[in-house]
Amino acid sequence: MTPHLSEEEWNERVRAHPELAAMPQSLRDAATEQQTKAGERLYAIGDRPQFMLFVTAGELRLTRRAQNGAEVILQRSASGFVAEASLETSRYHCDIVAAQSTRLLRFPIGCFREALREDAAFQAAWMSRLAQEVRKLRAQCERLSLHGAAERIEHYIEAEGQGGRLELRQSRKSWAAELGLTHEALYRALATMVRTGRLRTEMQGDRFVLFACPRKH
Amino acid sequence: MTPHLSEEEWNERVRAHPELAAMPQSLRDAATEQQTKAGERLYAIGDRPQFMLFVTAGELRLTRRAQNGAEVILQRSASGFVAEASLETSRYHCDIVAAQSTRLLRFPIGCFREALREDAAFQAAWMSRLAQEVRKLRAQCERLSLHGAAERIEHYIEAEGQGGRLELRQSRKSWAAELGLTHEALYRALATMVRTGRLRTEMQGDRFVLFACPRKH
DNA sequence: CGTACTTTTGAATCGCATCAAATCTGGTGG
DNA sequence: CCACCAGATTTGATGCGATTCAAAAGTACG
Repeated sequence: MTPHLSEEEWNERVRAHPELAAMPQSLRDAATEQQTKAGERLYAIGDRPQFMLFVTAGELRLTRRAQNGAEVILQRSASGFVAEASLETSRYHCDIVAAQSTRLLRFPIGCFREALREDAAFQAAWMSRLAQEVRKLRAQCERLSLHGAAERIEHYIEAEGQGGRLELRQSRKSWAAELGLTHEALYRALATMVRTGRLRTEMQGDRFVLFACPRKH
Repeated sequence: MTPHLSEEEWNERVRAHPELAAMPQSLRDAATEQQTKAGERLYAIGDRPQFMLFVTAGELRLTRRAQNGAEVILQRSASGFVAEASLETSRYHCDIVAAQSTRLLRFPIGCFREALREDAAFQAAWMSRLAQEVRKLRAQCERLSLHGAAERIEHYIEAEGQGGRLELRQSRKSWAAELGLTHEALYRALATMVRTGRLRTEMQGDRFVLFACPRKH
């Protein structure tokens, strides 16, 4: 279940995930691949991080539970690293669960730290990655500070979509959790926005697609 | 208003802000110091970042305005770097304003990037800094995902305080904004929590101090 | 002493959470 | 292929809690 990869397999992964191109050879050699089933919890809060995880297919999520039992999603990744900050900590602060059947690469933490020390290009790429995550999280905080479901929806489309168009890569139900809303509130807000012309929606294949309709300031 | 610092001034700053100790000499030589008045806006959204900013006294904030005009605070720093991600971007995504009269060090971005390339220790320290910011922002997202003012307050005390004790380093009004609440809602929630024994409060000097009272699960 | 700001309380309103239930969907196994 | 099931989507009714608007009292500062 966790074999090392052949040269050819690596080339395949790199084609699909260009971020891997900056990976030094030492790390490639140390990497193993893992396949998980939907719903599986890979690591729990308090576990000692042993690997840096890179999603190549499916989706991993960082989650925590509020005391009322509701699940909070702190990060979703369908392609790329998850739990970047675990490089620096001795324990996970979140659970790591597979939202779907997921394939991922695992890089031993020690090798990862060493590669960062040794390889300047890799280091630069990693810093960019962290900075990008910081920007993304700031946007998420800004969104959650908005009152009103419609405002959060529009903010999300602007931040995560392109030119007012957003292909939703998850169920509306789990999107609701990401927006800090109940799923009922989200469904109703979407319906209202469509009815009042603030939004257009469409199914493209099995993807739900949203178009923001520009409003006068 | 922006003189270079003497050896002695540097030693003073480093004593008060140990994070500066990891700073290579080249950056120290390139740094200038700036003093701003309360309320002053140093940079606006869209400006081209020219310096990395390090607060040594007072407080800087990263802010944005929601379309309803409400101010959203994305980062507060009374000691240390602000707007870390501006190292990677060609434009500011937030305004940078002084919450109080503030003193800060300014490091030219070009020198900063070069120092990261050249100095491994500095680079490691910077990556830790970014990872720490990621964790902090995730905590903030988790907090904002909570419904209920009391839950956010308790979460904040647990995350930012020590052993259930929190010294508030800002007015309750601006704390309310950080919690994603109106100031009225915060005042009322605090009053209710004190009345029902979930919280104890106290003024120590001019600092508002909070004590969470442990509840059974 | 006056001015600006924070803290505090009050009343009315509105939006979201909550609980409930029906419909629709995709996927599984018989 | 169809019956069935789990989960997502959708609609409804109700209540609570936060927002909003308003105003008074307290506090810091020049």
